Order: sequence, then structure tokens, then C-alpha cells
Amino acid sequence: MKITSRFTIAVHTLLAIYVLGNKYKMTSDFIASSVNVNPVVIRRTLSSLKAAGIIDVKAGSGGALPAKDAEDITLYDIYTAVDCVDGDLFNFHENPNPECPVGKNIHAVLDSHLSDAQAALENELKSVTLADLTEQLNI
Amino acid sequence: MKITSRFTIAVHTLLAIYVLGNKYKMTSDFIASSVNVNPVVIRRTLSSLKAAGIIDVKAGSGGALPAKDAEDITLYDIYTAVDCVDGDLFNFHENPNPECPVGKNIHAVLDSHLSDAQAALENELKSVTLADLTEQLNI
DNA sequence: TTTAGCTGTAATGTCAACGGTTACATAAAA
DNA sequence: TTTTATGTAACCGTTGACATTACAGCTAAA
Repeated sequence: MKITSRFTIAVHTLLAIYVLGNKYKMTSDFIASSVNVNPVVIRRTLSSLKAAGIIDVKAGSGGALPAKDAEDITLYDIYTAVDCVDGDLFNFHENPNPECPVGKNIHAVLDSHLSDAQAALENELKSVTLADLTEQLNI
Repeated sequence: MKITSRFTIAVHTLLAIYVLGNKYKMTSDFIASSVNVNPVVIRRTLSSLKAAGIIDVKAGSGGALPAKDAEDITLYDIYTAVDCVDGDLFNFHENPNPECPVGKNIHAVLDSHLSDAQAALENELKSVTLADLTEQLNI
């Protein structure tokens, strides 16, 4: 069970746009050749990032452009933009038996801890910005 | 993308064994009726927990018994016992283009942050023991 | 205003994992 | 030896991921 590669593809895509966008026209074909996936996969990624207000995409003429400062984009923003996780990260078995003292209380006992764990993950993602990554790239 | 319900099923199973085990014989059928899943699902869970040294299971005569103190079992132990995540939590697109400055460095730039996020999640799970949960149950 | 180039998206296919279930061999205790 | 349970293999249906083809629609430039 892994978090979809849409996430790392989206990060890669944004890095390309923010770092190479002044030199090249960032078309889905161009980005696809860097990420090494089908251009349609990149178009879907661009579509999600655009919907999240992170980039602008020019239909027709082509090319993706930054819509926000790299300092203002966290990994968490990207993670939510591409829908890595739908709500709760942990799947819970449905309909535990309410006649059983354990089944009746399992949610009360466990939910908060699962939320805490998920929050810890997401907070870590919130602590890293795209600008942090572009700096490390040194291009 | 969610983490398999095997995890919450395993937690539920252990709570039942540790809290009700002195009153009832904890067979897969009994536990299955509390969790509300097929008994075979519970037997698979018991098998994983047994392999992890968390419980003992009596073949033939039947019934599962604690093999460790509840204080010494963390949610992380359970999480690893049932193989929620195989190695890395984040899936990474394969073969980014080494000819591209972004593709060449994407792993160097991103890997540590993804590891940090995963570690944050897992550390949170390590901070909760089964004993914490049984206390909250108040049975 | 036509056309070349690109985006947007629907449709289809493959594959793996999950979860459910049946079936049955095996083990242990009465 | 009969009863009761575990241990597993086998199979199925569903879901989501990812890849790919196809094509409609848009836009800028010729």
C-alpha cells in the first residue's frame, strides 16, 4: 500500500516549471520526457495543479507557468492538489459489532490516534516548500 | 489511497484478546463477530500477529492468548506485523530522465523529505501502546 | 482565416492489492 | 475417535493506479 506516484510526478513537474520555465516552453511533452511518463499523465497532473491555483496552463498555445511564489507552495499543497489521500489515511473496518464492548468503543479509542499520525505526516509535508527544493537543485 | 483495514482489524483483534481474553475463549469466530468480518480474515490477522510474537494461537484446541505485555506493544508494532506498508510509503515514478537537470536530481532533492514524513507518521504510532487503548476502554 | 501545435478529457486496457468466501487438511482435547 | 478450531490454498469481484489512443477544442502565428 503506497501513496500514488501522482504526488512525486507533480513535485517533479513543478520543479521543472519553476526551474526551467524561463528557458523552455513547458509543454506536457517536454515535462513528460523529463519525468518519463506519458504526456497525458502530465496533462492530468497540470490540470490538478491548475485547479489548485498553483500554476496557469495556456490551452491552445501551450505551456505551463507559475501562478504562485515557490516559497508559498508546500509539499502538502501539492499532495492535496493531486488527491493522494481521500480524507482519512487509515482505512477502518466498517460496522464493528455494537453489542461487543470492544466493537462499541473501537472508534472512540482509536480514531484520535490515527488522526494524530496522519497529522504528523501532513505537518511534515507542510514544512517543506517548493523553494526549499529548487535551492537544493542548484541549477 | 488508504492504508489497509488489516491494521484497524488487528488493533481491534488485540483489544478483544487483551480485554476479553480472561472471560471468553478467543476463537476466530468470536473475534470475527466483534469485528464483523469473515473468520478467515481474523485467522489471517492472528497468523500475522503470531509471527510477530505478539500473541500465541492454539491450533486445534483453539483460542488466542497474549504473548507480550500490553505496555510493550505499540501501534507501530501492529502496523508492521500486518504489513500495512511495504518499505517506502510514497510511490516514486521510475526512471526520471537523467539527461534533465530536474530528472537527474529529483531523488536527491525529494527522498529525505519523504522519509521524514513517513518517519513522523510512524513515530506517532510508536508513541501509543495497546495498554493506552485498553485503559481508554474502561471495561 | 487557415493551420500547426498544444491542451482537455473520454474511453479502454492491464495489473496488482484488497477483502470476501469456500473448502479442506491438520491439530488438539474431551 | 469425535468434536472443535486453526492454517491455508484457491478463487472471485471490486477498486484504483497507470498507460495509452483518440479526438475535440483552443490559440497564436503565418
